[in-house]
Amino acid sequence: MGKQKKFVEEITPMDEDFAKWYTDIVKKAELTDYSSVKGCMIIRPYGYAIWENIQKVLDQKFKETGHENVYMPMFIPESLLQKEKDHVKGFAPEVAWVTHGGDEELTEKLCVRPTSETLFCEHYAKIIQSYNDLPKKYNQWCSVVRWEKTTRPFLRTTEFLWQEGHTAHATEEEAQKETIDILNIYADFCENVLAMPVVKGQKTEKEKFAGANATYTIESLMHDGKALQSGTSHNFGDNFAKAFNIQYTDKNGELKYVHQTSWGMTTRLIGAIIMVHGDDSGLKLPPKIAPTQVMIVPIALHKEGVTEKALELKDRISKVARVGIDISDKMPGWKFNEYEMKGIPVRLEIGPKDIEKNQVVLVRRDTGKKTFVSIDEIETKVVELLDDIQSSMLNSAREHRDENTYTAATLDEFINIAQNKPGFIKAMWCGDTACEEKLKEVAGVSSRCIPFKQEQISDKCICCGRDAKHMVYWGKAY
RNA sequence: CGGGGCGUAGCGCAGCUGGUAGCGCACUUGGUUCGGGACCAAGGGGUCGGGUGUUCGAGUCACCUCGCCCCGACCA
Repeated sequence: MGKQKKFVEEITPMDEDFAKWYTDIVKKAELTDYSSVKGCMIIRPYGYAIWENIQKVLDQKFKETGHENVYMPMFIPESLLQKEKDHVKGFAPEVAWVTHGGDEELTEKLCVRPTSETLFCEHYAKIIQSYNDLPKKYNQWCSVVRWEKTTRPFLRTTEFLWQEGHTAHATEEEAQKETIDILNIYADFCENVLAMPVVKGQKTEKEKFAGANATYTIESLMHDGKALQSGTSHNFGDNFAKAFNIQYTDKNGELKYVHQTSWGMTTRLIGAIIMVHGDDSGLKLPPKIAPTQVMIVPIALHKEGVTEKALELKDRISKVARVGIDISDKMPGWKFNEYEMKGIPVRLEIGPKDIEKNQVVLVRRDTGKKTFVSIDEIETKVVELLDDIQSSMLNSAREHRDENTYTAATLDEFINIAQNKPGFIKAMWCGDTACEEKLKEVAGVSSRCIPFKQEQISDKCICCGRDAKHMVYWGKAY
C-alpha cells in the first residue's frame, strides 16, 4: 500500500497541477529528453515512434489525394524571405539567422526556415509555365525553427517536426477546394486516428497566418479546458504569386497568377494526444497510433511452459496487431504500472493458472476493465478490443469536450464563464478586431475559430452590441 | 520579454552559523521470488549547472551567467 502510494507520487495528479502533470508524463513515459539548447528537445524512441505512426497515416492520405513529397533547403536568403511583406512581418521576430560560414561572414545572411512558403514560391515561379503544369501539389516532411520565448516539450519548441503542404492552382476555386479538402483530412485524422474531436472553422483576421487570405483551423480541447490549434490550412489567393511572380499561360494564351495554399501539422499533435487522453496513471494512447498496441506480461516466468506460451501468443498476435512482450525479471506489478504509464492500450497477462484453463487476461488501458479470453480466439478478441478502445476513447473525449463547451449571450455571462469554467465559449461577434482584442483584455480569452457549423445564440455582438456577423468559439489556448 | 521558483549520482531529495558529500529508488553481480512497483548479499557511480570573487578553506557566502519549471504578453 505504502509502496503503491509512492509510485503514484512520481506523477503529479492532474487536478493538482496540470502543467506539472504534463511534464511528468513526457519524462516518465520516455517521450523526450531536454537537450543543451534551450527549447530544443530530444525525441526519444517511444516519442518518435508515435510521430512515425502519425507520419505514416498522413503521408498515405496525402499521396492518395495526389500530393508528392519533396525536400526544400533548410536555409532561406534574407532577400527571399522578405519578398512577401505580411509574411516577413509575421515571422521576423522568431527567425534564427546564420551569419557565418566557418570564420567568414556571409555576404547575405541566411534564415533557418521558420516555414518554407518563400522557397516553394521561388521554385514554383521557375517550374510553372502553363496551365498544363497545374496543379502542383507538393508536401515536405522536415523540421522548422522558430525562436520562441517560452517553450514546452511538443507544445512549443524552438525546433519542431512537421509536414508542410504547398500547392499551386489555376483558379481561386480550386485553391479554396484544396484548402478545405486538407482541413477535412486533418479533422478526420484527428477524430479517427487520434480519437480527438475537433471543431472545424476559420480563423479571424487577427489570428490568421501571415500572408494568407484565409486560414482554416481545427481546434481541440485539452483535459484542462484549454484549446489547442491542432492543424491549419491556408488559402493564399494570389498574394504570394504576385510577390514571387508565379504566372502561367491559360488555354486562351493569357498570362495569369496561380492561386496557392499551404497547410501543416506538427509534433504538437503528440502534446495533444497526451493532454486529451492522459490520466493520473500516465499516457493513454489511441490504438491506431500506439507504437505497441498489446503488451504481454507473463506471470511466474520461471514456471514450466509460461515463457513458451507467452512467446507463442506474441507470434500469433503479431499477425493482427503491434505486440510486445516483457520477459525481464521485474515484478508483474511493476510491469503493469510501467505499461499503463506508457499508455499501451491493451495488456495481456498469461500465467500458470491461465495456461491450465487455456485462457489469457486482457486488460484495457482506457477503462482498466479485465476480461478473460480463450486462447483459441485470441486474434479476433484482440482486434475487437482494440477497435472498441479506439472508439470509446473518441467518445469520452467528445463527451469531455461537449461538457466543457458553454454558450454566452451577455458580456457578464461571458466573463463569468471565461474566468470560472475552463473550456470553449460560444458567443456572437460583430467581426471587428477591436472587440476581439477587448474580449482578450476583459476575459482573457482569444478567438479560436469561426466554426463552419454556425448557431444563432443571439443577434448582437457579445462585446459591442452591434449586429453580430458570426458565432465564434473562444477560449484560453496553448 | 516581465514576475516568481529551482539547479547536489540516471531519477527524487538531504546536506544547519563555511572544514573536502550523503539517503531512497534505479544500475551491476550472485541467489531466492513472480496474478498490482519483491527480498538477501556484495558492488559501481559526483569536476555539487558554469564563471568570477571573499576565505587558510566554498555544495554552503557575494556577484555574474546558463538552463529548467510555473504565471502573464507573443506564437504551431
